[in-house]
Amino acid sequence: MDLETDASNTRRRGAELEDALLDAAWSELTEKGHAGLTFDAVAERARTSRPVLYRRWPDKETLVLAAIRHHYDTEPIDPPDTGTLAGDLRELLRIASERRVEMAVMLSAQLAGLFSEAGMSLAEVRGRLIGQGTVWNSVILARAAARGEIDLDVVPERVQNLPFDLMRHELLMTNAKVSDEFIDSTVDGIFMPLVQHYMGRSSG
Amino acid sequence: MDLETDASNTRRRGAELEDALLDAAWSELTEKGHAGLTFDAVAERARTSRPVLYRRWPDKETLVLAAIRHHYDTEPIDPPDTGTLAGDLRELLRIASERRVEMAVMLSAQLAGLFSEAGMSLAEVRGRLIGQGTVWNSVILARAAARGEIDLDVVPERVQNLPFDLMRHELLMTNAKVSDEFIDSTVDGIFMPLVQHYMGRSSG
DNA sequence: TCGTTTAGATACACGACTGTATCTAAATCA
DNA sequence: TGATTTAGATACAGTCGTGTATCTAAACGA
Repeated sequence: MDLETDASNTRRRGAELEDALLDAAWSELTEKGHAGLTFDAVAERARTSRPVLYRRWPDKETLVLAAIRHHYDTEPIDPPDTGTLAGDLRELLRIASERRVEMAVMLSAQLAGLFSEAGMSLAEVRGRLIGQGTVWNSVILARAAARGEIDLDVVPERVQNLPFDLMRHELLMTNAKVSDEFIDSTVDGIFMPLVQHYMGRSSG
Repeated sequence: MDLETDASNTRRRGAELEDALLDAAWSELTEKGHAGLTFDAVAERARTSRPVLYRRWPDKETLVLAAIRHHYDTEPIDPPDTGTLAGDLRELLRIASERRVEMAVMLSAQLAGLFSEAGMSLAEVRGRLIGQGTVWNSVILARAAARGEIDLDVVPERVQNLPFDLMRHELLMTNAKVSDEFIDSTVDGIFMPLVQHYMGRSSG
């Protein structure tokens, strides 16, 4: 319905066109899901025709992967820096909540067999797409470690990832923005007590 | 390919036929996912024809919902009773891991818009289908409370559900059976420490 | 045993999407 | 400015699934 940006009537080419195509594909993905995405709809949304798409991506799978990659390149997430681990966590969880559609997109692609055909699990895809060494939560954890709030050698990795795992789970289950109570109880009621437990309760 | 049970050549009717149809639908769901399920394939798998299906379920949505419901009715889960909370938890997580396909089915249905069209989140559907008051984990928690291992008024609900939330998350992310290490670290490294924390460390 | 129900086979019209071919005209570059 | 590239429009054949109609014979009930 609402066509993408650029209402000019000049003919687009190269990178400009490709961006518009991938943006349109991403929008279709978030709105219709992987199963509901068609070359037809993407072309129409980008105000062009199917051949233009087929010249670049031979099938749905490559198009979807390109669209996901393009989205993450275009809209990077930068980790917050509030001064405390708990504060950073709360903020990061809030950001994740805002961008929850992305999770749904990945998941629907996963369940549609897109990744499993390539023998990849969602976790692996996530690692491939997002975590090129620099994952957001590792940034805020490293800062907290530098401040002496947490010892990353003592607190198990499972615990370090816990807030994000729980957030991801919540997003998948509720399909909606998470509440502040959820974020608070995750940080203050689950994560921090565990950190204290592993840090020997000395910092409390 | 492999047709369902009952290789007789008599013509099925009533409940017997309906069971076969829903079984076939469930199998298709687990193998092809919601998006990949067709009346055609279900009919063939049940060794019958499409009209037989259409006479009962007008569209894919009702068929899928009926198949899910039927599956849970036919294959109930009974909570383990090992004598300790940690033992029960480990066992229940193991069972959940075995039956992980069900989670994928629900999720793919969710993301295909089946439930969201009805305005329901996965959590609500899960509650509707599974938890008619008697949820498995509440059973083992209640037993543990009776033994004095845990005080359900003191340990927050979020924490009580934590092992299952984490298991569900793990299943969705990895698409595979979880490892024993995962189960152990969930129970011994996360859940039990939190229980101790909320129980005031008095039971340690 | 006869009548009613209904399973199962087959056929058909229809729609949505795919993937390619063909043509035009706009953008770009030498 | 003229040649080359390529966007965008259109058309078409082919596939797959839907939903319904029609017919037959099997199962069942009185």
